[in-house]
Amino acid sequence: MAKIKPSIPQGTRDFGPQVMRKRNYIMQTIRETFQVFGFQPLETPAMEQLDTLTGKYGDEGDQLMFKILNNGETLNKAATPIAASIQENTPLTRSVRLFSEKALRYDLTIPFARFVAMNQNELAMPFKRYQMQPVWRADKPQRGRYREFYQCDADVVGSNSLLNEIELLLIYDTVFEKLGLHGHELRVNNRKILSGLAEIAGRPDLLTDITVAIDKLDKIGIAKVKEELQQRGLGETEINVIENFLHIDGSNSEKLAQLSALLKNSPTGMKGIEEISFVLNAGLAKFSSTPILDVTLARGLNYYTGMIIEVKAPASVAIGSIGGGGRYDDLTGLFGLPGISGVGISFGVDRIYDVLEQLVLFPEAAQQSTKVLFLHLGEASIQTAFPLMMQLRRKGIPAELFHEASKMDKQLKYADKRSIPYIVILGDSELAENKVSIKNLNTREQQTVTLEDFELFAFE
RNA sequence: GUGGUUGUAGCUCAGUUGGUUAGAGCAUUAGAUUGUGGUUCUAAGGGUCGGGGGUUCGAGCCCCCUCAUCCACCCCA
Repeated sequence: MAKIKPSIPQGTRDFGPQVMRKRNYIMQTIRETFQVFGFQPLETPAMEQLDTLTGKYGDEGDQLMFKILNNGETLNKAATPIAASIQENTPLTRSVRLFSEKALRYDLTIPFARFVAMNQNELAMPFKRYQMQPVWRADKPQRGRYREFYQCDADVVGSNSLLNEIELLLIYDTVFEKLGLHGHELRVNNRKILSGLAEIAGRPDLLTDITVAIDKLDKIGIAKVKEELQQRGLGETEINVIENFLHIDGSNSEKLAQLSALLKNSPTGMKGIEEISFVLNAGLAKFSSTPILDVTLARGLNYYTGMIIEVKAPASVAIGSIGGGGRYDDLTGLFGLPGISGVGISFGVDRIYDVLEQLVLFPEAAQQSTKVLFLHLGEASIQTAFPLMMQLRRKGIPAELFHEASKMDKQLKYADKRSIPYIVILGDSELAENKVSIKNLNTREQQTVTLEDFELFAFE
């Protein structure tokens, strides 16, 4: 067999043991939190029918979708009409379908909507689910951007209650509290406020252009935003209205008062203000990091219709957004189940990883694997060692036995390399006395104890 | 999709205006060491110099094509 240079596809990653342990720590923290908030687990297949996904993410989304090549007979059958159309020089409509009928999932939201539509009669509404799985995009990879990455989503469908918004904000607050993160910001806004702004400015038709432009405010500054608005077709007086809006500042209640004055003639805008002030002022729970009203928060996804949320990493790490979400109406309408409103959030695991790494917030426990290594010092030694090792494992202490009777030097080097803190030595002298030697490799202290004391020994 | 960067040992990288048999560190394996590691020393293995073509007496180095990679933009998570 020819030797090939091993490699992995562009934009994909291996996660080695040390990285996986830290990733698991993040994912477990998120999962536990989802569960205590009453969310239920869901997994959907890596691939979906092509029809389920196409047209849901815009033209660009269709381009970035990984399509799966049909196999065997199906592909062979496709060859005939393709050959015919080439010969007759006629365009082959829906040619993609002949090659591919499936695609890798592009996000978790559409498969979730599909699942809800398929199982509408069995599900207890409102349906609260969480889902943590990889998604794939045929994007050109670059820093912090991959072709395969994980999304961790929690959504509630079938309820218009704003209590859901509050609960989701509390999930963020709880997770980041548990991860020991401080200095992050929970920013909220409401799409209806932005709609109201477009109305007041006299350009409800350009809502998307307006949101795209003001979303860039903290990146490019007010002058450039105005420039962009002009390029997108807004007049001077219209831009002035938006500029006034962008200058809204102060505490949450001050901002709400200014908004009310500005948007008083827009029923949609006033509805948005009402919603957001309920969410911010309900006073049902204490936040360790109080949500901040940010009227310039827009978020690109234009299916949002109510509250929008974004979590910003602490300013000290310059990583930006580590999560986001919002409310969307009629998500399942495309699958024949209209009138179902949903609200959801998403955690950016890769970025949270980078934040915790930079701030050195991973606990020691998330980084350790095996705690105790039993040295292999010959047949007689392992006869005693093996049951003792199993005893530790039953107590939940990760333990292993060296695989062969190598030189002690080599076994110790293995322990060192694996960062195993304790070794257990059962050599001829220990066996003769019915004792066990335990060495702490960090402190280099060694003690010899009886079998009874070994049972009580705390490996910490 | 647009622009740029870099491809030399398992990894990180040297390699002069083109000149004999392409180097170093780390890692691996073995030994110095018959029950105590992280240090040190010695030795060994490991390369189609990303691939193809061209210029030349001669190419890791120059030219063309191609593939991969990373970075920035667009967009997004």
